[in-house]
Order: sequence, then structure tokens, then C-alpha cells
Amino acid sequence: MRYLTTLKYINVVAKEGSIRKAADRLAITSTALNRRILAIEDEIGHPLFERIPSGVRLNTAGELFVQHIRSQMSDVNRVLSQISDLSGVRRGHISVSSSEQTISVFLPKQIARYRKRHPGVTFEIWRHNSQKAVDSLINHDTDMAIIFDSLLPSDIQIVATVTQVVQIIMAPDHPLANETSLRLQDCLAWPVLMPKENEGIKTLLNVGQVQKATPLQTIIEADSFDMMANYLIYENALGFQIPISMGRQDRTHSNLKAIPIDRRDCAPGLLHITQLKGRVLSVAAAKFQEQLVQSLNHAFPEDTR
Amino acid sequence: MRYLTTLKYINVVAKEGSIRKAADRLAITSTALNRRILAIEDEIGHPLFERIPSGVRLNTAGELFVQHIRSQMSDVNRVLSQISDLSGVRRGHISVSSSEQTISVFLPKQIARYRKRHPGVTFEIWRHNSQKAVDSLINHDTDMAIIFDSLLPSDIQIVATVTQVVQIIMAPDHPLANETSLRLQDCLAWPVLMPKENEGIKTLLNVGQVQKATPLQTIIEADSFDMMANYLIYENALGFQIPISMGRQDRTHSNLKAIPIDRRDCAPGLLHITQLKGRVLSVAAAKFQEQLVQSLNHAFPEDTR
DNA sequence: TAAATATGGTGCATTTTTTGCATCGCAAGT
DNA sequence: ACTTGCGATGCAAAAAATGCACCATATTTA
Repeated sequence: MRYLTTLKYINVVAKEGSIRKAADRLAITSTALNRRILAIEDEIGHPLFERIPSGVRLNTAGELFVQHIRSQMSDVNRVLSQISDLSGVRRGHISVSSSEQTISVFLPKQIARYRKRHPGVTFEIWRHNSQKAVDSLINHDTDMAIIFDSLLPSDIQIVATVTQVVQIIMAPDHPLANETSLRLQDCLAWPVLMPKENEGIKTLLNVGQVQKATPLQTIIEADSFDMMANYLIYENALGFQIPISMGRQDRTHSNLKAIPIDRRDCAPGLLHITQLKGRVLSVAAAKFQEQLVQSLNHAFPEDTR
Repeated sequence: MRYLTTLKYINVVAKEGSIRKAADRLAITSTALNRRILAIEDEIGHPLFERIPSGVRLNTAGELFVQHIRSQMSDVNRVLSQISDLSGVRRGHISVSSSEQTISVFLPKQIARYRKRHPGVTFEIWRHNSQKAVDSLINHDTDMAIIFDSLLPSDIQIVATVTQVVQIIMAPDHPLANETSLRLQDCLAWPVLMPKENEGIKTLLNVGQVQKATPLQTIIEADSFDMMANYLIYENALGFQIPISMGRQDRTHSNLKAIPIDRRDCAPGLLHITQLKGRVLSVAAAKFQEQLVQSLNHAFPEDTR
């Protein structure tokens, strides 16, 4: 949209914190960009940026205006998507913020399924921890976020929630592999691989550990589920994950066994599908969100806790 | 705002229903305007207007886009108002839709009071019946509306409500002038002036009449309160109004006596201050609305019905 | 301490975009 | 059959945006 260029430019400058850098990224001259900014500041009657030696920084007016810009741009996208939808083709671009747990197995399947029906829709997936996920929603950088067990600020709207029991994963020939449920004290004898950035699982486990005063012996902290999965083949250690991270037992991770932790030791976590409160999603994004919610509810029907 | 020109143009074309007429009103050539529209239609990838022999008409895509434009423009104004407010000066423009009852006495006083504190704010007052008032809110043509006793659609938000008892007005020397409350049957003996467009009062009275089977003898239907007031001096007739239409008894309409109708004959009406649901008002408009609500509640404290 | 390297801002020539005029084709009203 | 009003288009003029070279200034580096 041509009439949005200036707004887009300002947004980039705000993010880069420097006119020249922004100009680089936008593939235009810094002068052109500089002039656009001076012009609009003049038009508004107030500067939007504070000039500091290392570049520029939004002042209060700028904050207000940039916020407006972002909501404008996402609204335009929504309307364009609606218009595209009128002629039958479902076009659009969907931006999703996802946690480590859902990004590897669950999301790809969902996206593939959606794109099968609507090939005109493109996707953008961000791997965010919960804080960044929330920020990305507020900045209109993403349409929706999948967040595991985290307290959410009030301007985030929870669209759907499913419970996820933390599971212990191990090699299929592990001595514990035939149990149907495990207590934390059963694990003390084995070394443990702990998720690192993944605050959700860690918090849930920590609560359990503190309550029971059962310190696990963590040998590796890592973020990658694949890394963890591969390591478990070589040593009789234990890892943690939630069901959504794993494919079907017989498929993606057929070489791993997953056994739920007894609820007395570790409460089930909540996996939320969220969006910015009050925001109207594009047709494409709304439909995709609908599909996500439906799939989640189907795959993990409401437990009786 | 320069970057909004195209949007503004499209909005005008949509309202005028003709590119040439819109171009006239915008003081540009029809070619320039035509090109802008063709350009943006091309950019969107869908026509916004349907070309008919007598001009152009919005198609569905256009409806969507124009709706977006209107909300965008009012949002820009809100942000600009907020930015102005940062530097201490309260600037802005407030657009109010008002019913006949409030426009002559109540609103001028309120506006004067507001402008005394914030001379930078300008006003625009529309005299609308309730249907037009609602439309103007939906089109973003007005920031708020004062509507008397009318059912409101669900996308209108009621900010405040006061009750207004229908009064019978008459010359001070009228035989009924010394009563403190009147039944409708007391009025049968005198000719009656009925408000015309003012559906609110008429509906309330009609309910009363039907219930009691007491047909009033209407001699004049008119919209102007002043006309009504002046006529009552010459003939011993009766008129109807609600308290907010009258100034203080001793001031604006000192030559008239107002006596409430007994509630058994005519239920009190509701006067609403309304705005479009979900819309964020500019600083100026929000403050003015606040003042209105406060004044209303002060002037007409909650009755115990 | 002085040179080097960033930053935003400005004058001027150039390119791109927008506008206005004259005109066409078309359809409805007279 | 004619007029009138509509949107669309080719072409030249006007206006706006851009890029280049350069300035002033503050920070970092040698």
C-alpha cells in the first residue's frame, strides 16, 4: 500500500533507532528518509523523535504515533484480506509466535493442513519465549501466539486453553519405560536433562521439587528438543516434555518413551492460544486460529482434573 | 495529514456517488481524482467502486475499505489530539449529534463552559433525529450523540442516562398553571401543540393516550420549541417538553409554566449520551463527554421511580 | 590530544509522481 | 436524433520525492 510508505518508514526508524540504519534496511537514501520524517513532524506540529548522538529515539508523541501506525497497518492487512476473501481466494499472511514446544511438531502439521485448503496464504513463525511472545502481540508483529504456562498481562486475550501434563521422556529400553505414571522420587537415580529457556516446564517442575524436597541431578540444560531426544539414546537419562511437543508415539519420536509425571508431583501446565485484546484478525488469521483451537481441543480434550 | 489525502478523497467520492462531483468539492480535477482511485484499486487488486451511468457506487470491497478509512481517520485525529495535549494545549475538534431537545439550551451552555477552559477546541453540532444520530456515530461523522428515548442498536454504547419527565407547558396565566402535577384527562379541554419529528415525546404520549383512550386535540404539529413557546402566549393551548429543553424557569422561558405529567399517564423518558462502541475518543472529546455526563447527573439526579 | 567514525541536517540537480487540459467512448434522459 | 453527464486516457506541465555531495556535531579510537 503506497500511502502507507511513510508510516512504514517511521516504524522502521523507530525499531532501528537510527535514520541511516533504517534507510539501509529500506534500501533508500538516508536523506530521503530524513526528509520524510522532518516533513511529517512538521505536519503534526510536534517532533516524533528525540535526536541523540547515536541516532534517534521515540519521544512520547512518537510512541503514541507509532502505536497508531502499527494498529493501522495491521488493520489494513485485515481489510485487504477480507477483500481478497470476497473473490473466493483466501489470501493473506499469518504471523504466529510460538513456544519451543509447539514449533517443531504441532505447528508444521497445522500449517500444512491449512495451506492445503488455502495455498494463497503465507506464514511467518517466530520462536519466542513467553515475554517476547507477549511483546510481539502488543507490537502487532504477530497475529497470535501460543504460550505455555505463563501469567499473561491483561491486554492479552486468551482464545483457547488446553492442559498439558508434563511427561518424562526416555529411551525405550530405559528401566522405567514400562511404568504408566512416574513420581519424581523415581527419577532421582537417573541424570536429568532440563529445558533451559522453556520457563513453563521448569517452573512446574521446580514447584514439585521444592514441595517434595527432591533435588534432581541436572546434567545438561538445553533448549533443543531434538538435542535432548538424541542424547537419551546414548545415556539412560531422563528428559521432560509436554505431549504437544511429541508427534504420535509411533511416528516422529518412535525411539522415545513418554510417561506422565504423577499429578501430586507436578501440576499440569496450561497451553494458551492468545491474541491482542480488541484486535480484529484478518479472515485468514481468524480461520487459522479457529483451526488451531479445534485441533487442540480435539487432540487434548478437557481433562477432569 | 498528507498521507491521508487519497483516503479522504475516496471517502468523499463514496459520499458523493460521483467522481466529478467529489472532485468539485475537493477543488481538484476529476482526472486527478479518477487516477488516484484507479491507482489504489489497482494496488488493492480489486475495484472499490462499481461504475454506473450516473457515477460510481461502492461495491462490497469498497464498503469494507471505506469503513476502514473512516475508523482510521478518526483514530488519527484522536492521536493528534493526544499529541497536542502533551504540550499542554488542549486542541481538537469535537463533533456532537444532538436532538432538538438539547440543542437549544443545554448544549450551548455546556460548550461555552468547556471552551472557557479550552479555547483551542472547536465544535461541530448536528441536529439529528435518533436514526440519523446513530448513523452519524457509525460513520464516524460525530464523536458522540445525545439521544432521547429511542431503542439503540447494539453497536452504540450508552455512556450515561438521565430520566426526563414529560412536562406540559403553557402560558403563566393558563387556568392549569397552578397545579403541581397534571393528568392527561385534565388536558382534554384545551388544544394541544405536538412535537413533530421528536419521536421520543410523541411515543411516550401515545402510549399514555392509548392506555387511557384519551385523544388529545392536536391543533399544530411543529418541530421548533421556540415556535411552540411563542404560540402559547396567544392561545390558551398546551405544549409538551422535557426539562432539559427549558432553561431555568426564571430565565430563558420565564413566560412559560411547565408542569410534569402524572407518571400514571406518561412514563419518564430516557435521555442517553452515546458513542460508537469500541471507539476511543480524542482527549478533547473524552473530556467534554465527561463534563456532559457530570452536568447531566448534577442537573437531573437519579430519580426514585 | 587529535584523528576517525558515527550521527542528523541541507543545497542543488535529477528523477519520479501527480496534476490539468483536451478528448474519447458510452449510456441515459429529452 | 440530440444533448448531457459520466468515467477513462494520451500528453505536456507542475509538483514532489530522491540521490549526491557536503556541513556541523558528538562520540569513539588511536
